[in-house]
Amino acid sequence: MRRLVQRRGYNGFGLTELLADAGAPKGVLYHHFPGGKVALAVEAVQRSAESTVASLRAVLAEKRTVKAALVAWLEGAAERLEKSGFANGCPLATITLETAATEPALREALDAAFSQLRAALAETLTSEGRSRAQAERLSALFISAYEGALLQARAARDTSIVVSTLRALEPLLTPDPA
Amino acid sequence: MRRLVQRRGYNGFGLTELLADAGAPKGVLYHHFPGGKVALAVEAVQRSAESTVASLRAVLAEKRTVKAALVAWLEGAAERLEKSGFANGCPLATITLETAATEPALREALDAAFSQLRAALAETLTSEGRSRAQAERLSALFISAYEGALLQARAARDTSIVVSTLRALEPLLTPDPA
DNA sequence: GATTCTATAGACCGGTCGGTCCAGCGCAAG
DNA sequence: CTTGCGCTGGACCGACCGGTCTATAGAATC
Repeated sequence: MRRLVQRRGYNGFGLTELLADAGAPKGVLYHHFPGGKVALAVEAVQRSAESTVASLRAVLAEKRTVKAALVAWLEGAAERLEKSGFANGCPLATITLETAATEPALREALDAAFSQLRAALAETLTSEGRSRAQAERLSALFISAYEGALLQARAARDTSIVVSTLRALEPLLTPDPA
Repeated sequence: MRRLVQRRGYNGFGLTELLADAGAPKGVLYHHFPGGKVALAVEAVQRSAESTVASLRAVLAEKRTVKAALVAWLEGAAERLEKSGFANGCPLATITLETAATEPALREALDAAFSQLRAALAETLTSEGRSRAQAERLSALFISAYEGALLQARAARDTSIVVSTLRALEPLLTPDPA
């Protein structure tokens, strides 16, 4: 599921293909997910959000500074993208753009996902001494830059745009300035 | 075409619906676009890129500082998004995430589109006294932030994330600092 | 062992997909 | 007026879409 969405988007694959991959027949899916494809995607979004938040928290805990952590996190994402031949993008971003206007349940799950991501980052930023307002603004910027940079990298089949984005962002990530 | 992609993505609508909207039969489409849906989308991407670059250039020419121009540009995009009920997003971003891995011709057109956008911005940034390298980095960041912020705004059905992103970005947009 | 119920398997549904093809309309050349 | 042809209109194609439904396998209860 995750891989299919990453590569081709929510509307880019069919349930038949998904189930064939998983070796499961349709009856199973509609037994566990009476809501069909949308319900399945909601679950996938929640799982994806959890693992993304977890990986962000992990790198924030591992690195000494927020700046080092965020650089490592975004560079890691770019590296994984490149290693997949620029096929495996962020599933949250893709589903958002495809379905935000047509599937309210999915849109809400995506909103929650991005909120969690921003909140996790903002939390650490405040612990580094920033005001809550500043931490929230910077989190918004960083997550925006993260998604936008990876998006452009996919179009270009080149991660240098991610590196450029990160270099421009670095002055804001050092703890002492405004 | 543009509106359909903005709302539902490349895979979210069918040619039958598109042609019904336009009041044209299929024969016409395949006469003018033998490449089918992909060729049609390539053309749409090029048009969209042109008009986006033009709107960026216009606001850069109109405002006294780059900072004022970029704030106005992104806030304008957020306002249009909100006015459409958060339905009309950036078509370039959506098509990129859906098709970058599967449609090389489309991916190249999208790469060109983002490159033009970054180049137009970088050009003005150098004319404001920045080095070429700095201008390119800041362009990369701004376009990334632009796409990422609008994406999150669609998920949230709320433009405040765009405002936050912009506030965090402002220190980098004033001409004098590093 | 008989009964009950949940979970699985997959055939099947109408609808829509992107794409093809041909009949014929209408204009331009002679 | 006739001919030729570029363009248009839309029926039609096989494939696949998301979703439904029935038969039954298998575990749990008594």
